[in-house]
Amino acid sequence: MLTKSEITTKYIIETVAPIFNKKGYEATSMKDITFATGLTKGAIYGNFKNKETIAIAAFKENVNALLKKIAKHQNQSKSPLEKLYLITDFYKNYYDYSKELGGCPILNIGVDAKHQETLLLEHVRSVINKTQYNISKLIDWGKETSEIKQEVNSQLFAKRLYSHIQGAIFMTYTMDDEHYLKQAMIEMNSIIKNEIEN
Amino acid sequence: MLTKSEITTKYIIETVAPIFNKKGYEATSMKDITFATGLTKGAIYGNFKNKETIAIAAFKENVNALLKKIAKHQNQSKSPLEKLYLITDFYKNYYDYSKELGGCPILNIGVDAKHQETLLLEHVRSVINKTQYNISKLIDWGKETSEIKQEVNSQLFAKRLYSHIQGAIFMTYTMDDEHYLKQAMIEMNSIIKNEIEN
DNA sequence: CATTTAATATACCTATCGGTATATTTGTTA
DNA sequence: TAACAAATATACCGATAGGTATATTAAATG
Repeated sequence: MLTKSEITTKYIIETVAPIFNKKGYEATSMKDITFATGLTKGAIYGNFKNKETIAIAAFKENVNALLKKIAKHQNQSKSPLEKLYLITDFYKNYYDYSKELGGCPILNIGVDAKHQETLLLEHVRSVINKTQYNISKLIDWGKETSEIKQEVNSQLFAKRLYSHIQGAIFMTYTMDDEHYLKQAMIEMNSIIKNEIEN
Repeated sequence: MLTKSEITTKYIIETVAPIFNKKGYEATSMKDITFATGLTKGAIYGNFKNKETIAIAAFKENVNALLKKIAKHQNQSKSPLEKLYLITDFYKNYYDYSKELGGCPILNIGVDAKHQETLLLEHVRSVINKTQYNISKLIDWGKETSEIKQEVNSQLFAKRLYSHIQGAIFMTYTMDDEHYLKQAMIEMNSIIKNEIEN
């Protein structure tokens, strides 16, 4: 059972997660946080050490929600190759989904944290590394099942896929034009089909 | 001849351009500006209406410097196809160059301005549109000289190229790893060679 | 050199920043 | 229900935010 403070902590994180994601660390004020939650500073600082820890918790919240959603989407198939296609399939509709989060947390917090001294950047890097690792393991698995060519460099391909996706996300967001995301995923599908599929 | 105030204005813009680019609009304070320039608020507000106009001028400064550098790099050849290759060639070394600017202004300000109400986002979009237009015109020109296949959709290709580049820039910056940028440009070169070159 | 104008500095405004000490309320247990 | 602990609210802190009115200095012009 959750204590009252644990419930409040959870509530605060879920409430402020999209705010930090949208506005960034500096631009999000304690006033934003108290206003959005309807709580006072006493309640906030009773549950968090400082603003930075709230920002980190908010980032983790957004990322976990995202990764869970992707994992669930991938469960539609048991084949590693199909799971790879399900990644591009997921990101086709990422613009709509990520609006709930206030945009892409990796992109937003990655850029925002780059020139600050918060611990946020380390968390962003960790998530990117983890995700790329998962993709590369998927490819390795596909090699074992002979769905994917043996000569494919799984780690290089993971980086390539991730870079494509993030570029398309940036363009779609900044230009408010889904074409970039849709088109990039079509392109990635044909790359998978032509370059790595057995 | 430049008036004293024009010289000061220019000096302020050049000095604060990398600061706004690094820290973003909200996180850059008037204190940062007065400290970096060694001027007082009187001098700053004597030359600019408010903080937003400084930020816009700073963004334009960074973008103009960037576009000039690319244009100069492209002058190495008179062929449209070669000029296209010179774009990818330029971005191969973009990480080092853009450190002078404090990062990529398109990426940084694009993400930063997305959820604010400043006019900055409109300026970012305008620059992206302009750049993509220039690339598409280059491809159209290549069709005329028969260096590029007639069936290539120049506007779609421009968007595709730009999206690739920005994705690689984001990844290289966030992960502090030039591999993404280098590899993406190698990939784009082979796409140009295999898909659009005549 | 005197006067006017342009440019910059100084001093100050109110509002808000992140953060904290303490008072008050709420919940739990004997 | 009395006593205690957990959780939240209130009131305040010094520092700084963006911005402005005015004083001062520098430059230009007669």
